[in-house]
Amino acid sequence: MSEKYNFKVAEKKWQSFWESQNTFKSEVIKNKKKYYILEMFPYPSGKIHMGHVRNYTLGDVIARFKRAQGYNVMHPMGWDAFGLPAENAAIENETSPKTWTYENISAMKLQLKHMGLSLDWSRELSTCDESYYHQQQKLFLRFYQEDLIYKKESLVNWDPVENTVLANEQVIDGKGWRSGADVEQKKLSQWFFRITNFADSLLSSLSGMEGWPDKVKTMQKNWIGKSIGCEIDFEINSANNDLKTNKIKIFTTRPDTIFGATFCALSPFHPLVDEIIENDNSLLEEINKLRSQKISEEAIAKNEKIGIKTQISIKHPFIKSKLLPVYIANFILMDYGSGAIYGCPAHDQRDLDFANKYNLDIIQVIKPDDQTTFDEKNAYVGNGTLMNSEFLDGLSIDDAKKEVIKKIESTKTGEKTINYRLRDWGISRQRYWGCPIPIMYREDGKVVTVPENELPLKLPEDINFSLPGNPLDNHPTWKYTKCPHTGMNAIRETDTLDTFVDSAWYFLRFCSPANPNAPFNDDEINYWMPVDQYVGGVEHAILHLLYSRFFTKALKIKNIDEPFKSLFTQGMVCHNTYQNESKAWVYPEDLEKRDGEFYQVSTGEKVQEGPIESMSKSKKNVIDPQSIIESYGADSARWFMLSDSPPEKDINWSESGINGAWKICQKIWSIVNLYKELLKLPNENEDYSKNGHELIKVFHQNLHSITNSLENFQMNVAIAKVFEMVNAISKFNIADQGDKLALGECLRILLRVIEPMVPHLAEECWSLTGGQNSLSEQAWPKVNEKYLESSDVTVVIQINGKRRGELSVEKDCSEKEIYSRLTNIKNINDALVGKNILKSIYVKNRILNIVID
RNA sequence: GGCCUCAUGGCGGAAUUGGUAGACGCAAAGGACUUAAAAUCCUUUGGGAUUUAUUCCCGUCCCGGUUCGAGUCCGGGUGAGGCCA
Repeated sequence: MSEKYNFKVAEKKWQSFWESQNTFKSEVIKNKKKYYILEMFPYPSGKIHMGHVRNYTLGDVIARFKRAQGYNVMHPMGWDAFGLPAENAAIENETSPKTWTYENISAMKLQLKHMGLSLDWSRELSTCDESYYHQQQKLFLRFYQEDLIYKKESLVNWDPVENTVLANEQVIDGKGWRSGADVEQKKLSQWFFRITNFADSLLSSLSGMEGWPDKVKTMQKNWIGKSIGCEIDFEINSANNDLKTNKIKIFTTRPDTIFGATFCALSPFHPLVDEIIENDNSLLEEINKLRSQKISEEAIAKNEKIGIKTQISIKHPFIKSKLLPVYIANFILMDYGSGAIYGCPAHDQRDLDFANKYNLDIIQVIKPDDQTTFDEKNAYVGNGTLMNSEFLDGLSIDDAKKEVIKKIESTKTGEKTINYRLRDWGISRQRYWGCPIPIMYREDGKVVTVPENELPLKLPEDINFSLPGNPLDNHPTWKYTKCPHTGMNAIRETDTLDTFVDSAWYFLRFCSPANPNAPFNDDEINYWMPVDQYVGGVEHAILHLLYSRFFTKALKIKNIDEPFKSLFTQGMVCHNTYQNESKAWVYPEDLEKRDGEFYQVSTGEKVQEGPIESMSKSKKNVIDPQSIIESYGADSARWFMLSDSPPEKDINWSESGINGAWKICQKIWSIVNLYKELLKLPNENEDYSKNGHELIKVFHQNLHSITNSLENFQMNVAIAKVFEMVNAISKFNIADQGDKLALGECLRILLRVIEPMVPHLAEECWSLTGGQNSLSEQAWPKVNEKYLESSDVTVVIQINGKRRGELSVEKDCSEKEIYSRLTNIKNINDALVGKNILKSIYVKNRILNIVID
């Protein structure tokens, strides 16, 4: 009889079949509808982890599902291959970063192939390929020419462990995102992309991106941080000082509160502060103290608010007799707004705290709309009507803002301004293993670009990691060159590009990965782009996704403004954590359970089970996908990843979960084995028996549900419906030919719908029953509407909104007809006796609610 | 501190978007097969009451509201998580 399903043989067989047949190779087919599905490409660490398994399984289900629906699917894969770990490995193992990276790539590629993913490997690329970074250098030159790249000296986040500069996004809680070291401030000359030129476009496009999760859109919106306000010039009171400057430009987002202003605060880095020091040396020490404090937004929020009172004061623009004292304060950022604010303590908590500390006036200018009370400890920041504000009295906040802006613009003492929190993107990294920047510095001080025909500017391979710092900087010859135009001596830029640059356009390169002449072909881009579905981790919600959007906009490709039509962010894979008696983390595979207690096999120590956390190497709560695939098969691993939890939520890896997946695979196999002859039965006339008809109905209802669930990324629901299909077959008894015809048809549906989830098993079953070629070439079954509708429906009877019974009636049965049958239901009859029917609500084919007194 | 999510059995989670709450899976219990175990199959499984039924009461974090009807909508609260600070 039916032997066990041998996944080892079957999975290998189908993987090589797909490869030899080029089943998943994609090309432009002009008159066929395309579908570009992309998962975030991995960093080639050498080993896939469960997060990859989940990410790529989800993407693969969509890829296979869309292929079945008749789309021309492109599903490529590549490697985010530049980056620091290769350098660390090079130092540790004395290999070159290049060798290490390419070895990792081939190891990981093999593992991905063992998952049975429907990938088009002919489009494979690595960002460290010369052919890739060659094109990236061209893009750099293009952006440079278009003035989207510039160099400036700036304070940067310096990671003292990694010896590199970090972007703001790479600083988490004041620590380096990878090293966890306290980040320091350091002044360096850096290259920047003018991403802020696109701030408004990046923000406004968000509203039209319906395929993106609101969560991610909100995060990007907050990150860009657009605020509309105005700059107002405040005249400096000339008495008591002899400054050259005669006014201070302040920035505010609440011009409506101008009459509540009681002080002015300057950033310690404001140019006027230098002038003040020149005039009055006594404040120098205190100011330097403020200047030495951390200036990140985070530090500013956490630190105690400190101000230094200066001798100067400024005149209120509308009340000339009123003077505001000027403070130098540690909570004002120089690079946001103008580096100076006025404080309105009544309506800003930070200003109120400051005013209380330094005994400054508090003037209420907003009368709350509701009864909200506020006091000296709590500023009122809600809606309201203006008061104590002369010509603004009685206006709403919005109207008052407009009125103030109008007034200051008419008197030329200020203007409306728009501010963004988004900063330009610093792309210089003091690293070897990255894309070289095609720039040189000539001995006469001029900056010269490497001519396009001299690209690629290759990374040298004879490098020395034994010296501290960047090997490119230490290289004896690489960095010395001649200006191609003048022949003058020049020194190359030894910084390389942030790896986020590499991943900001790889989805474009996938459309024409082999083109040696240009980053991409317009024709192919116009066919494939945008990516229809992008799948990846939510941890890239800001950095990678924002940069990719910026690149796409900056490249100004015809008809393509946004790169990713739909985005799906999957949850993490979690597992219990375990610690032994010495509080060391223990791998789950090193555990043994005796009498309900855990023991560590290798040491014999007793182990404490800890909370469920996302799998991480540091806590050792990881399960190696490779060993799971070897002992349960890729299909079981894929099934488990899809079942249980909705894809956007975290999933807990469990032994019983993977076991359950294994069991259902075996069950499907044995059912197909049992009935394989039936699958060969033709099905032209649908001569089903009565029971067969019922089975067919169940299948079409579930097919309908599976199709919708897959469209909506509810893989867990689709899996549940497959279970229902399998259960229905298990319970089905064959009595006659009509039963056999129905069962055969149902099995065909079953195999087709499980192919995206467990492709090897589905293919193996398909071939077992005489199917030709690949099941993946078969169309998705059509839902037959006539099976979705029953001639009989169950109508629920409610009395006063509570369920009291149900009635099986013909479809579209009238309310009158239902009433006539109610007498058959005893407890409803009883409930109605002697009562008046006040109202009756009938929803056809669903529910009848009788309201009685 | 601000913004945003979320809250359903022992557990993961369903619920056609306002119309039978708990689909499906896991776990558990009982039974069949077996010398035995594994595997497989069958049954039960939100809580409670009784007259064991086409029965009743309670039940989707808490309080209130809208509605004939609320897990779903609105207001307030509590708790958990995420992002920003």
